[in-house]
Amino acid sequence: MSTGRVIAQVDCNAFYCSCEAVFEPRLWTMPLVVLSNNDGVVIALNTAAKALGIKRGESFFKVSRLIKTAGLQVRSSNYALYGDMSARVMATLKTLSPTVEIYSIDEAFLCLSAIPEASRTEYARHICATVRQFMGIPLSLGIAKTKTLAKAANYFAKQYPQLDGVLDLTGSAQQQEFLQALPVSSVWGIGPRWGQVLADEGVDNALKLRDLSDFWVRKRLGVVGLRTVLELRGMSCLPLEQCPRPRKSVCVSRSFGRPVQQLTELKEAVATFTAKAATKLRREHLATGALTVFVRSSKFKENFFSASANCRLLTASNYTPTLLKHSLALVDKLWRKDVKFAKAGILLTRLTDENTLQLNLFGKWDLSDDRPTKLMRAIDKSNLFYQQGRLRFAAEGMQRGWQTRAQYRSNRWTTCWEELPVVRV
DNA sequence: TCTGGGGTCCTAGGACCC
DNA sequence: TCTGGGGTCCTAGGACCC
Repeated sequence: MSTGRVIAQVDCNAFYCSCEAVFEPRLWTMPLVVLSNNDGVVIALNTAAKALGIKRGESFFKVSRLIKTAGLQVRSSNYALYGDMSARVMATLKTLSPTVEIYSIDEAFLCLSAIPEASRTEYARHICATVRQFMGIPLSLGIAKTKTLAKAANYFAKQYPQLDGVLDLTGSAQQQEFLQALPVSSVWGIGPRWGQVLADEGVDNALKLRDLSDFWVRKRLGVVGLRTVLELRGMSCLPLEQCPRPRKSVCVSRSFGRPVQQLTELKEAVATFTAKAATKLRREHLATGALTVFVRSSKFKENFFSASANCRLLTASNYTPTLLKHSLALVDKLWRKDVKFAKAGILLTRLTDENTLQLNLFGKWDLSDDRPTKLMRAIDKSNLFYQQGRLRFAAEGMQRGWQTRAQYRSNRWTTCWEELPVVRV
């Protein structure tokens, strides 16, 4: 189990906010929040915004008054920008460590086993400084023998300015004190639900969690919880994964900018999500074998309605027209004329490699016909060059009054020709 | 007026098989 | 009187992550 490895967990500080500030430097010193899709809730906030008492997950309409009263800056989420910045940060990290596991858009685990202990902190600071210099993005870095402990170290690296963004917990004499200071619900793997279960048991910090009996943990928190506890004890249960595991599902869903009460509109929306999901499949050379469409009304209104319908494909596919045919048929099944739809989405499962399709005995095949593949390739190429969605299927609609709100979106500074930064006019 | 989206893994329970 | 046991596969729901 234990590999004797030294693991560093890197994450970008307030990543979405930092991405915005790189291209608009005045934002570094102003309170800034980035909103979720549909400008619904706060999903990222910088230190100055935290100082105003704003919390992650808070509804935007509850904090919007701060725009006027406290100079709060607001941006709609701009995933084209964040995704591209993330790719650049990860590429840089890969030049600084032989093993990099990209964990999320703003986090990675690195292997630092080869760095002598004495110079480890210095090297970690070099990593932070390099990314800061190349991308303008500030990082913090926690080092330990397991992923869970590295996450804990990073918690403090962020917390205490005197650490300068780096904490090495490996063999630290103060490991106990740090774990004692770490609230149990801030332990990686302990969410709100288990946090409450533990609190009820009087377990309020990571040290107490670490010292619980295996039996109790296994019974109440399952094998997942037990892994977390073992990791806190320094036993590595979650290895560094160098190759990303194959994806098992693709989901595209959105809340609507306003309630949808027309079947044609709901179909346009689901067609748009389907086309987007199909593009994603093709980009990763996957095909889907099953398709679920789900719809719901607002969670916050009376007569909450939620439903889903699914179907299996005879043969897996990533051809947009085929997927559209199925998803639109499912919308017909789910349609209710008395419901104000607030959100819809599509989930693709049973994914397989597009090059190793299992054909069906009862299907009709003309394997020599490569026109569908060529058509999709041409559309994808064009959309990649110009802009996603510029070339689309008629089913996706023209007016699209249901579209998600994004009132405060910044430019796609790095991925869109029309929106590149202008240095001099 | 307004309340996110995209993932993973585990578990329990039912259907089905021999 | 007495009604098995072990296994797999699938799905839905619940927990977690960012």
